[in-house]
Amino acid sequence: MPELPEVETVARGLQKAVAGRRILSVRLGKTDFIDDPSALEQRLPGRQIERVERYGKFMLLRLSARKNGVADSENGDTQAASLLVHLGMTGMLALCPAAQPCAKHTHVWFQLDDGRELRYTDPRRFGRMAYLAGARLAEELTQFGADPLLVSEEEFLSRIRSRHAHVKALLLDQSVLRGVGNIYADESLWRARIHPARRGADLSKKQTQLLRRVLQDVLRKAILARGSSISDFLDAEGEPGEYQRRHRAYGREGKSCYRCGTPIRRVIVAGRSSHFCPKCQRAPRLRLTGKRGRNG
DNA sequence: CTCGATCCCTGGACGC
DNA sequence: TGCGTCCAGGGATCGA
Repeated sequence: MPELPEVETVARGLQKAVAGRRILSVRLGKTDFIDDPSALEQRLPGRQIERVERYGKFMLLRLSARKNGVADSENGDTQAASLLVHLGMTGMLALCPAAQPCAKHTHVWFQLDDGRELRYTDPRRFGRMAYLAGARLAEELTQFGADPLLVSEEEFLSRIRSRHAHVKALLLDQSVLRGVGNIYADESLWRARIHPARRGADLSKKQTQLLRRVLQDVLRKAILARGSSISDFLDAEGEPGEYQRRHRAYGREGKSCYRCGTPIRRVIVAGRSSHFCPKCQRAPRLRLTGKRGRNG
């Protein structure tokens, strides 16, 4: 499941492999995950992929202005434009020779000027693809929160401690931090010894500072390991990541906590499976609700 | 505004 | 063997 480290890994691989290549044509299969399919077919051919960047869980293929064909300023042909790609749960963007047989669930083919094809494959189609230019691109990007690797301590503290939502929900909220998903949320909470159902506003300053440090450390180490391959994540070269071997909480329900040996538990928080050590990560005190709770 | 619930989608695991 | 059921989860949407 591609989160920040996995998307970073794919983006770096594509930057090496396709930066400078020109898109000759686009072929589409199923298009229900594409914002405006005809924009891809009409606006991409003739453009060069100048570079590939990560933005949260998105990949941004930065495109040159159009060199051939009639420029159309209203559609961004003469200004900075990008193809946004979100891999969702099962998306994969990889380069292959044009003659190579297509994998199942391939939905987009980009023919490049060196005879290769960039193909998008996504069985569940939870991904997203959009061609955006100019102000619409800028507008799209501003709705996301801080990059967790770049966020200052001051900003992180204010983004977490001003909120009453569960800290797990805040970590997953892309308008708070862009790029964190379920795996790295659970991994960082385990390392910071914070229960996923704690409220952002109830965390101490020190706990929140620690959370930022371990989150950044986990993400950096996961990038070095080329991401986590749980079920089917493969990078742009078709290689799995290695970070799943270092998971301490995610996917370890019933197994011993690496710190204290207590079995790891799994509960649903913010609608997502949340793995934690019930001894190291103490549950928050029950809130008064007007009804008398069992704990009085 | 804030937050939780629901739904989308398919493959894989599991039970009978 | 084969069928049915459940589950995984990022994010859009809706309602409280």
